[in-house]
Amino acid sequence: MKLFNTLTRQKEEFIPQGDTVKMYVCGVTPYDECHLGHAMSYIIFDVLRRYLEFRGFRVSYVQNFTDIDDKIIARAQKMGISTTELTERFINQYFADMDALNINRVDIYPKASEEIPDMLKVIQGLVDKGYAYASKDGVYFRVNSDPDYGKLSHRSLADLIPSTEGGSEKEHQLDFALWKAAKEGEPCWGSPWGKGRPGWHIECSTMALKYLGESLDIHGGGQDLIFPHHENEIAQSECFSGVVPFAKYWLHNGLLHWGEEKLSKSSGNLITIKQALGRFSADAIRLFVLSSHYRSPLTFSEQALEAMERGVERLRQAAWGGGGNGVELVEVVPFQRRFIEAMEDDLNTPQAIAALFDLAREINRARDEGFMVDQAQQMLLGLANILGLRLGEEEAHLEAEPFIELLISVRNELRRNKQFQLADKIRTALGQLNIALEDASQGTRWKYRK
RNA sequence: GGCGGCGUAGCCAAGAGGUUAAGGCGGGGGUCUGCAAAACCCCUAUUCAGCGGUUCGAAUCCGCUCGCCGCCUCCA
Repeated sequence: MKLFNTLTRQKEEFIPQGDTVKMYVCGVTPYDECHLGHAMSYIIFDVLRRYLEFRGFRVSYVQNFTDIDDKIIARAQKMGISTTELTERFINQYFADMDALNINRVDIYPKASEEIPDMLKVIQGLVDKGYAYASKDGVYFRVNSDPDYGKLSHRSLADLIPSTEGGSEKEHQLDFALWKAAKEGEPCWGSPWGKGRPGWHIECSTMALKYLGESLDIHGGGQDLIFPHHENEIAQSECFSGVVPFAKYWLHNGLLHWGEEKLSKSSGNLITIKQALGRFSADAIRLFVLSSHYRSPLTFSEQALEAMERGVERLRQAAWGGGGNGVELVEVVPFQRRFIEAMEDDLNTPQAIAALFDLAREINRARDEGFMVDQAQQMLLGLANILGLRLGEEEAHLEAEPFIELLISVRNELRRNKQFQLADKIRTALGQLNIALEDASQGTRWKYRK
């Protein structure tokens, strides 16, 4: 398959370096709830992982938690709780969100706070080799010592000179902290350079090296991480290990926008995953994310999500319910081929989805004509599953289910007696309670709608 | 200032030199049905921001113009 590599700015044939695809995606800083932008990124990399596994690759997938950081310290102080209490809470919420979105768990979720000794080893190594130096307020990476610095973001140090002055303790303005000296009242760890805590970038380098080795196959994240985070990760990792490349393929997803307004945590226009799941199904959210190419920006809108919900409903309709007794008519292979070809081309999920919709139409058509559709439905479910779409009939088993069934049977009795007014009244009333009835030739179906 | 991206139907969104410009949502018409819903069928871009150029041939390549956006600072 072909993947667009940020490092080379072109699509490249994906060839893993060993038997197992080593994949690392930057995780969250758990100081608040995750929003739909996070969902977008993790859905995309979940689909990549699912697709690689579908193609027969073994994948070892690591994702970190940055559970020690300025924002965490500030938030915990504000809330009057410990940083661990805070991060545990949001890590739990993170897992709940991911599970609800049908994002498969990755293999290892290291936490920065539990990897300090390994980080110190990396920092020490960089200092020993002259790539880093201790200063008054911590240890810094010396960007001038790395001739490759800027290769991911395609910038030279000259391009990058910031307009504002700052960081007087640094040799170069772009030198970045590997270790930050502790301030009063902050969580800290002992180190050869005094009490302190790790800088942001060092954790990813350390964890990737530790859990996946010196050269990853895939390193992913949002486009906002290209500079400085990933650039700095490369610098640290390659200077420390001497192994190039630190990651063979760098993949970055486009960012989620919010209509006219820019995504901003301060303006409060974020929609959390939890809120979104209260209004839309996980399938609709996934379809929304995957309906545009992963490298393009995507703009959130209620309208778009509602459209996706209807689309998903059509796929579900096709995937379930028996066909006729005739032979199996739908030729599934061409649809599968189209799906795979699309995915092979830098994960072209919009085209893959188009194949799914076309297959759904074929299933419905064949079924209308009385043909058997079991295999086609299996194919639809199987391909949808690569995108993480469950297409399940609404899982929510309602307490009221027996009563709904009862009302339906009463109503059908009324219909048989041509008491349509009363029958319609039941249907309308149930509709107001979000229970939709559909009278088909095989019987009456009902669905719960959010 | 530096680097990069985008502009395709009412809306969302693929396509990146050559068969009818995917697919979804919406809209219009029809079939089925007691009605409704669902489903299916037909229609809904002679044209891809604009203007030039390259080419036998361009939405796709090149140049310019207009409009929008991201990154260079914390961020998936």
